Amino acid sequence: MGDWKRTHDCGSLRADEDGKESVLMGWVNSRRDLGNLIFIDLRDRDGITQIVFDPQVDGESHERAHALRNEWVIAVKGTVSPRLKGQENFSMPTGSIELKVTGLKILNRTETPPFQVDGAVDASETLRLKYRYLELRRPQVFSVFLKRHRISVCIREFLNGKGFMEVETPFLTKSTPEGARDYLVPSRVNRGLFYALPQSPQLFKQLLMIGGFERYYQIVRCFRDEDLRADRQPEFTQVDLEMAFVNEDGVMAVFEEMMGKLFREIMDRAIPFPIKRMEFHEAMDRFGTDRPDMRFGMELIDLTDIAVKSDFRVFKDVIEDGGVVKAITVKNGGPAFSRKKLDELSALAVESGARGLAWIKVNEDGWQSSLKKFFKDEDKNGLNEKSGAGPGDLILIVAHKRRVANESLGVLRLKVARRMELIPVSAYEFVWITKFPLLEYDETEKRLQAVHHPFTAPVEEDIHLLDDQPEKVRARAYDLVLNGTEIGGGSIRIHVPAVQEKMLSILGISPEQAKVKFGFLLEALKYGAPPHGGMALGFDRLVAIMAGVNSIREVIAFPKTTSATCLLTGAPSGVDEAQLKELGLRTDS
RNA sequence: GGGGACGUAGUUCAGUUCUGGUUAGAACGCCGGCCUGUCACGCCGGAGGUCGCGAGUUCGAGUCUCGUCGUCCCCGCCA
Repeated sequence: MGDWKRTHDCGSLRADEDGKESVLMGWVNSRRDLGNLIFIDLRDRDGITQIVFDPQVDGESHERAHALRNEWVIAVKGTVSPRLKGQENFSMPTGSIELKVTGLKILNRTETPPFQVDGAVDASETLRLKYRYLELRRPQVFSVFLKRHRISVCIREFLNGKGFMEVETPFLTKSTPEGARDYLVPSRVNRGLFYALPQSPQLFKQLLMIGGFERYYQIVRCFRDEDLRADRQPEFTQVDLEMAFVNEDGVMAVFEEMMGKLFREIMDRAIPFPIKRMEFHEAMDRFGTDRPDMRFGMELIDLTDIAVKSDFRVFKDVIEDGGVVKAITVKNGGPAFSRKKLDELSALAVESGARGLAWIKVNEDGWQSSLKKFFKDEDKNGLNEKSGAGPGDLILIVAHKRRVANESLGVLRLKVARRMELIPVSAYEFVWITKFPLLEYDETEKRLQAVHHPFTAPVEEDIHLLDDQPEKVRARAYDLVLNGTEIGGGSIRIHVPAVQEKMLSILGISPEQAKVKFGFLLEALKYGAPPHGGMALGFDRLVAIMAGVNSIREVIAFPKTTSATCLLTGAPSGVDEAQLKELGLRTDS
């Protein structure tokens, strides 16, 4: 670079800077070598400026510019000039000017890149991840990370303004038995013992409340050793917060206001306030899921009272067993679903627990359906009416226990909506889901498990059910759902030691085990724990939705593959025998 | 742990099934030459292949079979 000093960014020059001396630095985005005239699109993170090498302006630079290639790093000195009339490029912000080069410094050359940074054909994700730094040069990719940054700044500003303070909590911490599989870190100083990387700072933030900090937050990495998905990475970022002396409304109000600010400032959109709330049971009944996508209708309809009047054995048996007959109505779905596509839906229903899928195509002249002969005409009309179905519509019906019928129709509802493109892509629909069950029975482990986590407080009026009907107890937990994605969740915590001990015993954790695993929390609760609660937001998921990308890999600078490897660094990798020995570890492979 | 899709020049793909058979093609990129207003510059020429890897069937395999590795999607799992 010598004594050259960059004076402008590549996206900033405009016609009113005519005649200015300027020094630009960046990467060669593309070149058009016409022989005597050489045009280079110079790119930095701010934008692209066309620079011109003209032998009549500077012969030496022009001569050397023939050698320039894509992705070389250069610095140019020159004069900002308006482009010739008719030669402006109105599709680029700097398209009315160009830089007439009077001096060129080549700062670095490059090997031929494995894929084109500015190319018509895109490379596979495998290659893009291996050379992630090249992909990060792409303006669209950079803009995602700029947006991520702005979102985190916005969140910090908001929480700081509300009296929250950021506190760091340990990464090398204690393994906890509940929840996801832990990433373990061996201790050299304490041979044979392990730290665990935190699945979330849950217990520490509760300790901070007991420590009297009252309002804590942290934008923090969390680690879970579970199988990956498009929206799951082994390490991911949460906006974690906790408040003392609040109830559900207190926590939810903070989050709603924060979401309002985020969408206003980053997306330039107003979101309706307050955000809708729906109890867990209502969500399951109406949408068949605890994270309903509210951008479209097609709600679940209960047809049990009509189905019971039919002669269809399957329906009657299910209803006698206490089950339900439920349906979704697909507007104009008749022509859209061929026999083959209906078979696919049926397979999907079976996969999600149903025993089968019944369907009715409502036509001008009546039903087209295998159920036709089982229903009286008046009941057919009644069913049509209750389903809101008219000619051309399709009714999909599942009969089963309430939970299974709901869940499989929930899956079908999404599938159908996607296939029929019923989901408005630029809509953002928030909903709170509240009062989740506190506990559920785990068939494989043959014991009760906490739905949220073992520190979630039960709804006061349900506490008396804890002993006899624990699965009926509702939790003071809430999830924030955006466009069918759970972007955050939290709860009011247990702050009374006796209740916490009771909870652990219901989970099948003996007092001795509890002392070993959670003793520090149980003890802390004894020393004046304030009522408290909080929430954690899946930051990567939120950014992905706000940036309009499909996978959280797109919003993480150096993400891992679905087999939890890093294609860039090659992690995880073997280590020296000496390192293992020092840690007292042996591997069996 | 289970199911599915994909793997062929540097890159993105075609060729692969029904039907194994001469020298594996295209586009973009790369290299060389020409070109004074380009912006997907244009024109001429050129190089570039362990058909993911391994075994099998066959006179002969990119193509068929089995195994294996990798990437992606889904189920389980993710308090």
